[in-house]
Amino acid sequence: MKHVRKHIQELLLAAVDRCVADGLLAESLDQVPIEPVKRAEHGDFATTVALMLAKKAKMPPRKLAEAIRDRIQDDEGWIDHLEVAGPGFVNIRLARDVWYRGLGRIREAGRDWGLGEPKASPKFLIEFVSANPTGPLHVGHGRGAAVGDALGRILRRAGWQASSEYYLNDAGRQVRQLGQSVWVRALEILRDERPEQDPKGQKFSWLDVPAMPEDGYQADYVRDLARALLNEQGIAVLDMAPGEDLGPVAEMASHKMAEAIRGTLERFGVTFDFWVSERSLRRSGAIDRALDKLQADGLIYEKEGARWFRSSRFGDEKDRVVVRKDGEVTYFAADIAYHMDKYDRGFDQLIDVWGADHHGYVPRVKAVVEALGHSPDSFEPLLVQFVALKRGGEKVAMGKRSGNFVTVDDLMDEVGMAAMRYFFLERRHDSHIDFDLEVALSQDPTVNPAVYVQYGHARACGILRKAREELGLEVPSFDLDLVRHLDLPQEIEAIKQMLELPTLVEESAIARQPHRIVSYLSELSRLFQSYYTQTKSDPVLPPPSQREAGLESWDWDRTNARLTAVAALRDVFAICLDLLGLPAPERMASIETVDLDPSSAEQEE
RNA sequence: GCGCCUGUGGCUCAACGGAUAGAGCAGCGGCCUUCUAAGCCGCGGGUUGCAGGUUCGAUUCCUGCCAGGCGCGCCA
Repeated sequence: MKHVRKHIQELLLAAVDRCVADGLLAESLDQVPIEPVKRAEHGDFATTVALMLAKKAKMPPRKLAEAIRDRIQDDEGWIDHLEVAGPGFVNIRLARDVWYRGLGRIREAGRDWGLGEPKASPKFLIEFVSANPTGPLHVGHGRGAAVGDALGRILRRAGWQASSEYYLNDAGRQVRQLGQSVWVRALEILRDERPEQDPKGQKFSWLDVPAMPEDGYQADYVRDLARALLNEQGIAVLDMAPGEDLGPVAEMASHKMAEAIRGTLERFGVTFDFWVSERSLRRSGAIDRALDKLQADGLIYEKEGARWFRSSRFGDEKDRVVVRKDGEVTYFAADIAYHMDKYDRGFDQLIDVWGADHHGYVPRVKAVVEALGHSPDSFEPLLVQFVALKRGGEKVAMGKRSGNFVTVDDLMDEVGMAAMRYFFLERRHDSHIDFDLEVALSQDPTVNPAVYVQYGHARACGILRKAREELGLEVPSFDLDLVRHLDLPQEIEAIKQMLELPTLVEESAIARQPHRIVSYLSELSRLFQSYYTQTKSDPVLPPPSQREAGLESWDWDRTNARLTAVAALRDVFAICLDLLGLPAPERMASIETVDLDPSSAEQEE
């Protein structure tokens, strides 16, 4: 059986062609637009094709709609009813069997439902997080991680090849700054812990311990890194001096931070296909080669002792320095080499997930892409807006300066990865979000939608488990006659929605919008939960009271039909949860009943 | 000053250029002899920031204002 949508589109296209043959239209279309209809009385699908073509045809839209309607040939009996409505819509109501057959396709596909046709190109490389290894990930990075990871999952399900990558900025000024900070802290620890002895005597005095630089890293993890340094080097740190000597310290510290970041991301359910190190990029000579190439094309010049890239030639507002006066290459120069390398490795569609504060950086990278001879459209920066934390209604103060910025690990400790990912993905990436800790912390599905959607999956599993364990019923293999017993409106609606999954996945992938999956999942969960509660007097499985009274009169066909539908729902829930990187629990852990009344807490004291 | 993003019920946000702009929270009122009430049903609530334009049709596209956020380094 063909895709429902595609089949309807083909019928409509044939009708449009007949209009052409009959001289009503000058030319046909590649594709006829159809969309699911919002209001039930309008049927299942509607096409606006008559509205679009009315002008060209020099006909009133409704007239043209009628002409198209009259030329639809539905030999296989898919369509139940056609009507022209409103300004010129052709509304289409499908025969019930279309949905029943559709359910068969879903069951047949199982966990593969929604997989798109494999697409050979373009090959995507999604770069995300890429936080400097100078400190732990904060909440903003968490959102980027959730978005980048989900986008990769969605693209892959839609049929594309998509790899994920973390670019490690483990070279440059900030990493040196980290090394410096760690070294200073290490000296302070030595001084504070054994002030009575000055181990190097005249060669070194505690008075020589330098002050922490103004823009140094002050937070607590620097102290941990300093301890690690002391464990490795002991008092040899006393012999080090700012400058080249601190290279190994910076390297050690950034390496340790990178490992910590990797650990955080793993906890968060995010693993990368590739980690690319800026340091190794520098050491490999890739930057020189990249600059040479641009130089050969006349796109690099010298001015005031520095070397500049002519990004203004490609729409940037000014040229940018790639080699500083002091001879060091800039971060931008490394990024040129890095993006060139991405193309060289065979990727032809680059998605970079950046914090919104990097938007000013976009034109110069676009310029690089163009200078390298690639389409500017092959580079897509995805700017992720900031996350504001709230507790109840109150904003939680964040800021690196105050030192109390919230890390991904902190937040995971408090609310768990599932809630974080859900709320990071719930909104479009370009909208600011308020993350309410109070909501995220709740285990109550009526309060916390992240729990609610997982509960939908758990509930479907619960029914199937109960059927198996208590009644010995397995999910029956698909049988068209059997599923015709599904006649409740919610049952038909659920099948319709499940049939939309492939379209949804593809649209979500093309639009780079994971939040559409969240909306869909949330809506389908609501439908299922509502169905579940509303059919309590007429449940899928015979209730205990019925079992005692005897099961001779029980409608087993109906039960089996519903088990088929529930199994399909379970799969669709699991697929969507997986696309978002959320766990799909088979049962919900029982909630701890916490007494939130403060007066009773006092009584316990 | 220039550039990017965002303005939609009390709050947080949806809506390939489509029909009467939808959800969730919060508020109010109901529903358990039951596969998890860890749930469901109903009600009220809107000049889609403002003004123009394009279109058969604009929350969506264009222009100008207003408001908020963020950028505008030989930092990364």
